[in-house]
Amino acid sequence: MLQKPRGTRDFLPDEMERRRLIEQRMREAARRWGYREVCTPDFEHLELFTMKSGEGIIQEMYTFEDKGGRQMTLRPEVTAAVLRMYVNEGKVLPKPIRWCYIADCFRYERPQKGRYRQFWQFGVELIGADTASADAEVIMLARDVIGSSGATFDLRVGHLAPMKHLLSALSQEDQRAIMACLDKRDQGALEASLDEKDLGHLSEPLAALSECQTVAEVFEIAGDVPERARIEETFALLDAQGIDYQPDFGIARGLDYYTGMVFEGFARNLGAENQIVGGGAYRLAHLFGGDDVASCGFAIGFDRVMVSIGEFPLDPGTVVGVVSTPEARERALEVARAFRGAGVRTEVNLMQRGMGAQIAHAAKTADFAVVLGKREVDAGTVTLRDLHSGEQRECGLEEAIAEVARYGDR
RNA sequence: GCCAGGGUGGGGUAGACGGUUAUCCUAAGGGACUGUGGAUCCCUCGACCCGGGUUCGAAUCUCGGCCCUGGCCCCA
Repeated sequence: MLQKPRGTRDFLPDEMERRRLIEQRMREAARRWGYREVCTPDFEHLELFTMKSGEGIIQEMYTFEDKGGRQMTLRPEVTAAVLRMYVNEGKVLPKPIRWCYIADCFRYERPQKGRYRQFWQFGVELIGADTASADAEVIMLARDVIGSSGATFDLRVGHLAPMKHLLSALSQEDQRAIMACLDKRDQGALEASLDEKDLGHLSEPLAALSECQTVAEVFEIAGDVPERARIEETFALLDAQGIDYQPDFGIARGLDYYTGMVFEGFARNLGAENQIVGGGAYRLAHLFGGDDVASCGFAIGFDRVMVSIGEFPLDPGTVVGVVSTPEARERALEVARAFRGAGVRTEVNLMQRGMGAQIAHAAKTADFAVVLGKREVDAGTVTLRDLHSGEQRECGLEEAIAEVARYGDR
């Protein structure tokens, strides 16, 4: 038997309906903030992602050579593509640009709980607004979007400047190594790395920075960094709106392109892979030949949100099953068309079943049976049977449709 | 790439000291029932993940692979 590729999933109708419902709620949440949906190609030039994240990620991607000999890859994330799109065709749009997307991404990694080789991300990019208000908007929007799904999570907000300030005397390479340890919260590796570079004196302030409970404490440790006003303003905006978050200046995100504010969100009921959102302020457009525009965004792990909220009941809507004798088959199609025209989900019999078997089947899958036989065809009527109560009556088609519609409004 | 535990009809399972035709539930299709219900009864369909080895004989023992679950690494 042929199996689906490792780390991929099939979605049956029930699950697909749940996913579409949650997607729609997320889109709607973003729309209310003015974020409009965009779509980029499923595959891109490999270069787009190596320019952003380095050559090392090639082994984690689904890369291939196309028939023209071009090095291509299935997208491992969406931000780079959206910024490429901005450079290609978004430059002249009025700023700020507010875009959102939901897209599947591909990474060649070992699957585990909440991690698949094909997975979906819902994200936003806010381009061209380099302000505390922009930082705060993106964080509040992330809350709104995830909240719309019903998932709960812990939000942590930080800023890279204080940490970078502490590490300012170090080379880029050393900074990167230290921040990698901080990102992993690996105290042992951090100490070893600092000792090795004869930077033991940084151990205590770096640890203290990660422990800060308030923004004020941050500057006692890191000093009066130039970004101080911006940071204070961002956090003040969040506080004023009553946003529930934890300051965390130990977030390093291990990323080269984040420039300022960074944030992460974690679900409590997932396994080892419990981060459901990550984002921050960054600059990428200049890498792709555009202006050095400030941007801010986030990406939500849609599949993790779905795992986190679990199964929930669906409303299938009212279903009508049309039951007919062979001589009423054509009338059955007319009647079904009329119900569908009124917006009702209507299924006709396709099997060679007797009336009893048809009704038995309808009783399992529908709310109403519309029974059509010689009698109804001759009289120009339908028999409408309520499959929940067992009551039935013969009436005109329009009357039957009206009753079914009323049931849907109950 | 690494570690642990798994893999028996569509779903859930029994069988494991190697030995008849692999158990049961459920779902699905048909019939009893050619104008009316989910019940009942009957019938049908349908599985030992793949490949090598040991053996007279393997679902069972063994080796390798694939896949699943969780964890490590990684996480743009």
